[in-house]
Amino acid sequence: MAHSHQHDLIDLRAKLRGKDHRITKPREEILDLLGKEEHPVTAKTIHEKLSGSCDLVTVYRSLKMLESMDLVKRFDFGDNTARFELICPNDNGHHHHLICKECRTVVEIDECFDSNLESRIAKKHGFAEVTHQLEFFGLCSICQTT
Amino acid sequence: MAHSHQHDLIDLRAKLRGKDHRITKPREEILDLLGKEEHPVTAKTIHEKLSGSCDLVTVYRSLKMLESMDLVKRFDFGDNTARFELICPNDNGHHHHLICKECRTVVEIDECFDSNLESRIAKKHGFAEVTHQLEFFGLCSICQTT
DNA sequence: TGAATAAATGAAAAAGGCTTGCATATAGAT
DNA sequence: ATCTATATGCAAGCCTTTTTCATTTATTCA
Repeated sequence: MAHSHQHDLIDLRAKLRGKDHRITKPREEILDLLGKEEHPVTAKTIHEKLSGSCDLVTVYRSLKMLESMDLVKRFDFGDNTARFELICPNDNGHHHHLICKECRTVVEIDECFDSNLESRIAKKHGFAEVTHQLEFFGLCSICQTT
Repeated sequence: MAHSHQHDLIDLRAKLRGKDHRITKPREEILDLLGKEEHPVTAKTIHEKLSGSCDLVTVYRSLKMLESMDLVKRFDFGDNTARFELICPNDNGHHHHLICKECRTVVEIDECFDSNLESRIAKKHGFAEVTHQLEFFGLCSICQTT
């Protein structure tokens, strides 16, 4: 689902204010682009889609910064390449993916396990601020037949 | 929990037989070492612990091969470095970890969510052979106070 | 036991993702 | 408009992982 650039910018300005962080063209463009993506994208993909409007290094730096501000979330699809997604206010950035091992098709999953599991695990081992990373892998309907 | 080297070797020979795959010293050593590890280890760590008894490239190649034979499982703890663990017949290689974001301490987790969730997701999107990767991240009791 | 041969290894090099250092450019404050 | 701290571009580098190719080794079979 696409997001409103307007809304993001308001969010961004609000969040950056007083943090000695600036709203720059690359950051706006990256947020704008992420708002249009349906699935997590790599830094390289972002750079390509921005067609050299800024350096790849700036993409990495911006993503790291946006991640630290909780505007963007990092995902790992098991191919040694980080993917990033705009945090959507609806699900608070918490959702998972189903990825085809063969063709790498990605499906968004809104379901998750009962949160009791997480708190039980946290308590049992004395951990705090426990979160999780969960991704599903399988063969999509097309790749099953091939 | 440590595993029996003997058992692994029997397993290995059985699995490799007829696949045009050979039992070599590096592969034996790597399996042996993995059998003694409590947590997933990186290729680099394996290479260091084998103290140059074989090349790092061979470690990577062996791990990839052992993974493809379902003797070893790959994990991702979110630091751009793959970690490997011997698949234990008990849990069929299926278990998760709780990792401290601060000190990187690892705790093995035997609990998991109800398998219905997975089959429901598979069915809903027409996927087959669905598995999942699940890791928990948080602050361990020591790092909470620091 | 001793070739034959297919697969595995080592060494060097390279690929790929990501980070760092430093000079320059720019956002935001005054 | 100016000033200052922050961000950017570029080059270089780091780290993990892969590739290439010549050499070595495990297994087969005579």
